[in-house]
Amino acid sequence: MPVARPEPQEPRVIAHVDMDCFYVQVEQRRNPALRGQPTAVVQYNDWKGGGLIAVSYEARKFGVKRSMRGDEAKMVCPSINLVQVPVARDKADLNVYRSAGSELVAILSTKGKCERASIDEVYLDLTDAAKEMLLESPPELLELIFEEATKSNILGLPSDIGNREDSVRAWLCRADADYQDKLLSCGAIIVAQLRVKVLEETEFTCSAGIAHNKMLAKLVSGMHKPAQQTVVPSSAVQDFLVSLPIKKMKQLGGKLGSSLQDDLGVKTVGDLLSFAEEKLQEYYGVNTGTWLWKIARGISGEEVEDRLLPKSHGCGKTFPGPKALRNNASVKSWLDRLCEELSERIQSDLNQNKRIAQTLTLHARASKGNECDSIKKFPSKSCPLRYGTGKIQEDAMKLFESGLHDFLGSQNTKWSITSLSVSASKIFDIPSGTSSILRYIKGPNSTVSPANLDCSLPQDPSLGGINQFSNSSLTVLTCKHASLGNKLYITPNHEEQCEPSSSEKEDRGKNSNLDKQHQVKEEKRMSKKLTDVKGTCSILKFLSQSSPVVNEKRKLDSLTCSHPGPESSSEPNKAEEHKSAQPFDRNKSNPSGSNSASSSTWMFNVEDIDPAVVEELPPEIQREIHGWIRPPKHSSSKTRGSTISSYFQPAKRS
DNA sequence: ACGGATACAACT
DNA sequence: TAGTTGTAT
Repeated sequence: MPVARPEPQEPRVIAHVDMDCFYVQVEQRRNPALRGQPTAVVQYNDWKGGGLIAVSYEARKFGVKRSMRGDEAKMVCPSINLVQVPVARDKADLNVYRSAGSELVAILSTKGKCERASIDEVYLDLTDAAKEMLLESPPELLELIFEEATKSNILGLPSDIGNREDSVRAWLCRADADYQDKLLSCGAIIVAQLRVKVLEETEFTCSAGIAHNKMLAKLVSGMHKPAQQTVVPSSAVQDFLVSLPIKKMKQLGGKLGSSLQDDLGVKTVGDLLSFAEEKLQEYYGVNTGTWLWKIARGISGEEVEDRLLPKSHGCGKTFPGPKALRNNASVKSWLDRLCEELSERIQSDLNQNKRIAQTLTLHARASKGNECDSIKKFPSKSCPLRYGTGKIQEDAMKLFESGLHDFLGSQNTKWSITSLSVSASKIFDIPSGTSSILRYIKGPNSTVSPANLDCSLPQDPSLGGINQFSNSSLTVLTCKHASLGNKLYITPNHEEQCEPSSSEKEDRGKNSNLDKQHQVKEEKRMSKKLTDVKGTCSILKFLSQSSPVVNEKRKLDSLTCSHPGPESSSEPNKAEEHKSAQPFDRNKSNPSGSNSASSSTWMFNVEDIDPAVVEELPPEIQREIHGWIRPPKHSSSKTRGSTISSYFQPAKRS
């Protein structure tokens, strides 16, 4: 399952920053009396004192562990403070921790590429920042090194001689270091500064690892905790890895790691070195084999993604033993609560981040009253996500019923649900030029509520998604999103001007490729055709002249919104008020947007665009329209060798 | 009566 | 694709 990535040959500086017992720190900030005390965060305390999900370092000294029960923790550490996770809608509510997590990201994303790896962890690619520092103020010339940096742990640095901080300082500044190490030194200093900043601005401490790739950075970020950082010079990698227990490696903490141990007798990463890449591939498949071979040598090409927000939202709850849900009504009532929370969360994601989730998925765990049967899994089900709490609840219940149907098959036995969860995924940024559409849909100062557009659940789930097409004159948004309707939004970028802008001319000049040039030229020609003079988009005419099929075209300005928003009831002239209060004005709603002037957006029903019409269009545009309707698939080359299942059954040697 | 609630990636 | 499985915290 893990896959090796091609690695850049240029040395990178990667950091992994990890909060120390994060939830505890959040609670300690809320209640400073807890600072320095043995403390743990528990969720639900009615059964055995609740389950621990974070433990302070003071409490760890007593042997308190994550995954212990509150009662057990009290046994080994009677003085422990147990703080409960907030509860909303009868379930754990992690929002305080989520927002604390975004505080960090906000600070940590200032020095380079930043990837939110979890609620309390980020990866940073500090290569550029480190290079810059090396040019402007190389540590070797610095008379004073940032103090926190001198507290770093440098892997492979002899720790028994003299003052530790002095030797770290010496390492960081040593003039005879190779280029890679110098970059790491700069990285260490930058990370130290960031960590201090985090502490100053959030009161949270964190630990970090600094290395040439993600794997190594992550591996050591937790090595010296709390509130410390560790650097991995490449010279230290081999020694560090040889003795490292295989299961400590990321991705090898589970079955794959066990298989390595039990089937191949690999106890440490060093033991892996004796296996040829081909051998590993025979056992675990091409991808995993190569990956294993590389990580044993400290090689990992995985890039730090530039992503500050989560890729999905989910919420769920377990119903252990006697709490299991045994009828539709109780499932519905829990599902409703879960969906309510999910709806709130995607709604605020939409409002704050202008992102839309496309897919709703339901997961459940179930068992049959008839326990003799093999433990069949409750299938997960998904469908296009429609915004609005009511819709989500409705759809989730349908998904559940469908799942239950599959689960039960023809049997008519009793069932019980031991866990339920709903999640929203396939989240897309709404292109900036489109924000005005949402602006229109929502009333002034109200929350966005595309849910109020009346649409039924589309039957074909493959038609889900939002795509943007943009050339110099048009921005097109296809929205096959159920809640927004299957729509095509077309916004001329600049209506007056059909001549290429100066920057575009420049681009064209640089373009040596004849094909490209032709393409651009063609595009300009079409721009003229598609964009007309008096503020009307002639693609409308164009399409409607070609075929009468396009019947749902309306200029958004004059669109009367029959359901303006959740706050306004269905008084008929509310829509008019709304309209005049909030005219569709791109400049107002999107001042920093790339689009100029007084563009207006036109809306089509995607399904109303007849394929025959599309065929009449010039090939360039045709291709693009096909792209709108169904985005071009990035062909994923299937490279599957022997199968993963080989590690469930020890591979047979030939 | 499973550590619970989330999240992510790769595979089929 | 949708659904499954594994992994991590």
